[in-house]
Amino acid sequence: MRLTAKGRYAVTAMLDLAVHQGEGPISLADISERQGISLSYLEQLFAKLRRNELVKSVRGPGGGYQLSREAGTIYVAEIVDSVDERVDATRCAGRANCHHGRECLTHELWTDLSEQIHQFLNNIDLASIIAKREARERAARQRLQQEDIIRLPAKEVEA
Amino acid sequence: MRLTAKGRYAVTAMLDLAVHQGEGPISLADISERQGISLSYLEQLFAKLRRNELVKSVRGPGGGYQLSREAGTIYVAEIVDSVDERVDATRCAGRANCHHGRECLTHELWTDLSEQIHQFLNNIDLASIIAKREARERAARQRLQQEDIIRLPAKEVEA
DNA sequence: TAATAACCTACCTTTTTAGTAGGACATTGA
DNA sequence: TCAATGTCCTACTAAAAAGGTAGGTTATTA
Repeated sequence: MRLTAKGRYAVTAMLDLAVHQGEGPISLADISERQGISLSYLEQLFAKLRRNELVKSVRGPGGGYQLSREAGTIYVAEIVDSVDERVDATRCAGRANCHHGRECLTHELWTDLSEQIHQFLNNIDLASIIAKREARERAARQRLQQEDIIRLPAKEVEA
Repeated sequence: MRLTAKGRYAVTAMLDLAVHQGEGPISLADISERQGISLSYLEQLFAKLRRNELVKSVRGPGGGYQLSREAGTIYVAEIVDSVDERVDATRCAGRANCHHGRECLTHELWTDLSEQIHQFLNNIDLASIIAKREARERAARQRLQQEDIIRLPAKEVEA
C-alpha cells in the first residue's frame, strides 16, 4: 500500500464528485478550482480512474465526470490503487542474501501489515466518510446548543 | 499520513530489531544484509528513529541498536511519522479560491480520513504484528496436521 | 592500538510528482 | 454549421523526494 499526495488528490476529487452527486456531470475545471489541483494533473488522474471504471465521463459542453457507482460502494483502497499502481513488492524476493525462513521474516511481517492497511481502506466508502462527518457536525451543534441552554436558561438559542 | 517505501523500510527495520530483541545490540550491517537495505540509508533512517527515541544505540565493537521500549508499546504510526516528517497539510489553506464552507468540504473530508488512518496505525504495535503472524502460522500447522491425520490415519505425521 | 560500529555531512543519481503545452475529438446550443 | 466547451491524449519539463555513495569523526572494546 502506498499513500502519497497523488492518492490524496484522487480521493479528494472523488469526494468532491460524491458531494455533488445528482447535480449532473461535474467538470474537472470545477474540481480544479474548488480543490486547488491543476487541471492537467486532474486529467491524468481521471484517465486512470476512468480506466478502472470508478467514474464515467460525458464529453462536450455541460459534460464532465460522475461516479460510475453509488458513493456507498466505492472504497478508498480502490481509488488509491487506481492512481498509485503498485510496482515494488518486497525487495528481497529472489535475492541471494535472503534465504528461506528467518532472514525473510520481517519482510513478510511488513507485507502482512500492508495487507491489514489495505483491508482497512477497503472498508471505507465515500458515502460513509461524508456521513461520519455530518454525524459529527450534528453532534457538535447539539453540544453547543446544550451549553447555550445551560448558560442562558431564559434566552432563545441563536443559530 | 504518508506511507512510502521509506516508511516501509523503517517499519521493516524496527520489526527486525523486535524479532532479535534480547540478543543484545543489533548492528545496522546485520539489518542491511538481512533486509536488503543499504547501510548508509539505514544510518539516515536510524538517526531519525533515535532522535524520536524509538531506538537507543551502543557504540563501538559489539554495538548496535535496540528498541528503546518494549515492542508492545511501539506503534507503527510513530515509526512512519519519525522518518516521513509531514510537511504538506491541506493545499488550500489560505488560498483565495477556497472560501469558508462548501469549497473546503472535501479537503476536510480528506483530513478526517487521514486522521482515521493515523489512528488505525497508532493501534498496531510491533509485538502484535509478530504475535498475529505466529498465531496464523500455528493455525496453518494445525490445519495441515489435521489433514494428514485424516488422509494417513495409521501413519506418523511428518514435519 | 587496531578493529568495530555509531554518527555526521555533503553529494549524487534516479524516480516520482506535479504541472505545461498543444493538440484531437465529441457534443451542445446559438 | 460553427464556435464554445469539455473530455481525451501525448510529449515534455522543473522540482522534489527516494535511495544510495563517499569520506570522514568519535566512542568503545578486545
